[in-house]
Amino acid sequence: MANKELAKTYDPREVEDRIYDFWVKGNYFHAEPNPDKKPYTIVIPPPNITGQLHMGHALDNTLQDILIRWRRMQGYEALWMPGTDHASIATEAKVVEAMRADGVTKDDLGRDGFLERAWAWKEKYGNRIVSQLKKLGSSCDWERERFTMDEGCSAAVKEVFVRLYNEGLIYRGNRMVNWCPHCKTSISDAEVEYEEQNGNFWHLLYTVKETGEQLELATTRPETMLGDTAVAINAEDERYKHLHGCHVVLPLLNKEIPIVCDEHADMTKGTGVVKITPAHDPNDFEVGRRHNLPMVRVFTYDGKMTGAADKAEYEALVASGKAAADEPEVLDCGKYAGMTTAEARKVILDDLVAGGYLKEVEPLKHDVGTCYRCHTTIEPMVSKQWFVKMEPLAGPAVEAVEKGDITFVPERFTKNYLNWMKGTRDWCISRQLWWGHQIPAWYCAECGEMVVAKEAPAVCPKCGGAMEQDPDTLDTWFSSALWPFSTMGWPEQTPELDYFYPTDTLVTGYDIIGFWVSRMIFSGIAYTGKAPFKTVLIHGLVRDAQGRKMSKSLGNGIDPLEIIETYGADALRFMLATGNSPGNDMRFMNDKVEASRNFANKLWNAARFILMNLPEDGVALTLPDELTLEDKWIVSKFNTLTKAVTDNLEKFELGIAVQKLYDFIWDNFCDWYIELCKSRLQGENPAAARQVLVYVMTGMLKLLHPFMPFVTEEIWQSLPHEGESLMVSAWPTYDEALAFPAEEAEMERIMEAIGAIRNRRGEMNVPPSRKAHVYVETAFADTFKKGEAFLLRLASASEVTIGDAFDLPGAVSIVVNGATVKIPMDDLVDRAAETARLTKEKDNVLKQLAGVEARLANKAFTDKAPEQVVQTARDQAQQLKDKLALLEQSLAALQ
RNA sequence: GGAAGCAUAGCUCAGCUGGUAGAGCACCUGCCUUACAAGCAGGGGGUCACAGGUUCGAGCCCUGUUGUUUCCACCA
Repeated sequence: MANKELAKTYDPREVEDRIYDFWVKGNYFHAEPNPDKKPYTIVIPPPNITGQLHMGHALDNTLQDILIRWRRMQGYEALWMPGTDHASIATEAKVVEAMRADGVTKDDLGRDGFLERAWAWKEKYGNRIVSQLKKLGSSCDWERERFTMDEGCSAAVKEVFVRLYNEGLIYRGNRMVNWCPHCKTSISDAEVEYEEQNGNFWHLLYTVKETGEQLELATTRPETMLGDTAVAINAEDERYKHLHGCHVVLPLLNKEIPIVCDEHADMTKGTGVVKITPAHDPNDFEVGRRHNLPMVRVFTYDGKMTGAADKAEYEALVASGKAAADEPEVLDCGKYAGMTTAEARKVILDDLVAGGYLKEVEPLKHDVGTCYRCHTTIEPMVSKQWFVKMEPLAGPAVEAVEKGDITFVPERFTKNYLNWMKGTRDWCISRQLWWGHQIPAWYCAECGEMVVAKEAPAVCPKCGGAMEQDPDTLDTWFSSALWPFSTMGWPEQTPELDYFYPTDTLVTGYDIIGFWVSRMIFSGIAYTGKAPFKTVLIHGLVRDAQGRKMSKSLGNGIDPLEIIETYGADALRFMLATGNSPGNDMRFMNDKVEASRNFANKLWNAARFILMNLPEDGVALTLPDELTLEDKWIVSKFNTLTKAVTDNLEKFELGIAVQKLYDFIWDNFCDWYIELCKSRLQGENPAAARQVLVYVMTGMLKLLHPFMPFVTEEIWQSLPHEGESLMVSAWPTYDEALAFPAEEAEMERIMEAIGAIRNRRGEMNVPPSRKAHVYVETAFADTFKKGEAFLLRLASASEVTIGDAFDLPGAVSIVVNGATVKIPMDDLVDRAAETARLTKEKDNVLKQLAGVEARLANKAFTDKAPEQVVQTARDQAQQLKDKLALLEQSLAALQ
């Protein structure tokens, strides 16, 4: 193939889309069950269709793409299953917001009309995020793209719901839930976020009917008092023993309610008396159940005080006989009816003051639960909802992680997971939303009979009446929980499910371990019998340069697409992978992206250099038969690198792997090997050097490809190569035959000498143009003979003479391990300065030597430390002594 | 209240199973040395938060302290 000219500077904008199309056309992302290969599977954490790609996605998907590309090159049948999430509550909120701009409400459109709009939204924004993932270079199998509400995923949802219902693990009932008055839906415990707010403790006085005394109790939510159905005291509390079996009169309503004894009342807190509002407080709900207290609901579902109409509705339900046994009563709040809870609080407080029932107001900072979507204060409410019974499901999910079927990386997140799983309460899965999977339960309008089934029943099986489907939808995480297998076709036993499931690695942030990871684990085990993945790779958050969370409200978000536009996707990916260790947050800084961009350019120019040195008729893609010292050095180094990088990837140490690649490519290959090659390339026999350059470059491109797919592919295509695409070429492996430790050491001896000469020249401010005769006194004459050309070229030598001893009074002496380099530069040498510098160096050596000798003199050290460590110390001591002797000679010569 | 992370060069961070500290950026000096100024060569700069302990040896392991971030729980 003809060599292509490369531009002087790498321009990602010219390359990336073209290369991506090339991959897609080549069908390289596609995976099929293949008995000849081992599978490697990642399912994408499906991005919500509400938004666009943010830095968190960029990190998450970069890590996944690195793993999938690496495994693909290793010869695995690598499937990266892509898709998007319908994100019920978030999307519904967005669609409603968009409708408001058009002056339309949900009620105007009705369910069908609304869903039409929602699906249109999905088309538009679902496609957008997919195109953004492509910009990043994600090698997803787009033929398999899924959506949590597509037919297959929906079938899986119904299957699970019906199965769990039949097993008694899904139930419906009036329970305490977190109610968002703004979203007008229940949300799960996991979806509540606590925020610190300034509030008050209001100390109220309730009069005891039997004794007339006043009981003091405190509340942060006085408006709930209308729903009080008891006050509780602790049975052991000496202060109130005489009140057992008595009653209090509820202020404002003048209603008599009992005093009950319950462990919930803590004698050590406040006055030890607690008002009990079973319909509006999770703890009180439990107290109510223990004491069979009536539940009185005083809030409507849109956050107002209940009134006559609400009460009538409740009474009608009771009259129809369809009310559940645990249906809460509804109070007509009279003068407070229709007020928002906040308004009612003020008026009720005024009335309590007027009645003399408010003893004290105590300011208080406390955490208030808010909705994770809209941050409206959550009202705990008794409401009829669907729940998943967690206890039987959690057990096996805990066990799977405890016995190591699933490992978390880093390991510390295991504890995080186990805490969540062990402490979890029943999962409220019904949402009063339209966008989502509608609950597959139908109710008879006539007799109230309920049918749970995958298909709608024609008529009521009991009375033949018409059936109506439950209007509610499922928590969006209910379908996400099934993602690893619903995307593979479950509940059908598809070849994909058989081959690719369980998946291998799940890559996600620590922020959704509870929401998502844990639910996938118990779901996978419960429905497929297998843990859904083997390893969970946890990453942290991408923060802004000041370390703050990127958020819309702060306006400090950085758009990955802009970064890609400016610096290229490779630079962004490289930056995200570098210096990022699992589980830790990282800061986004332009400096870092710039450094990554520069690295891509460095590689690009190394390739340009090779290309301009290749002959028209190409080059053999193998190593030459005869390798020179520097060839063996770079080949051996590369061989070691291959092993190191592979090992790091196996251990999910992507940041370390990429750092090693950077160092090798920049330092070893560009700064040294290319420079070492130049003489040969310009000499008479450049063929071998060309072959080694191409060989090592090709290997580097392969190792770097998972991290920087675009630039590596583009370069690879320009260089002589075999095969269609770098991305499907074979991952390099360590080769024992290419390990040359002796030559590595030899080469490094020469490099050390070159470095020392440069150092000395630099400190004496000698310009490179001023060449000097270099004399090398050494016992390693053979080595330095091989290095002559390098000294000439890289150490500004005009001539090199190697021997045992040179009498060169006044020459600059440079001492390295195994050699003394002497440079007669009399006119340039400041003797005093030179003496000072040599003395300083001598002191330094003496100090080091003292340290090593102290260690060696320590019998405990020589006895107990491993032989290898002791030997290293001895060698070091010897080297230092040699060096010291040479330094002393040099100093003497200067006198 | 419970748990976890972080604290290393001026800044941002690496540092794998304990063997005597690294990178990028910034800074200083000298270079347009024919791949690359988005570059090359060289340099300065760190009691690894503090105090104990284990060990021949601690940035790394253990205990405590301080600062900081986060998660979970609770808050009548």
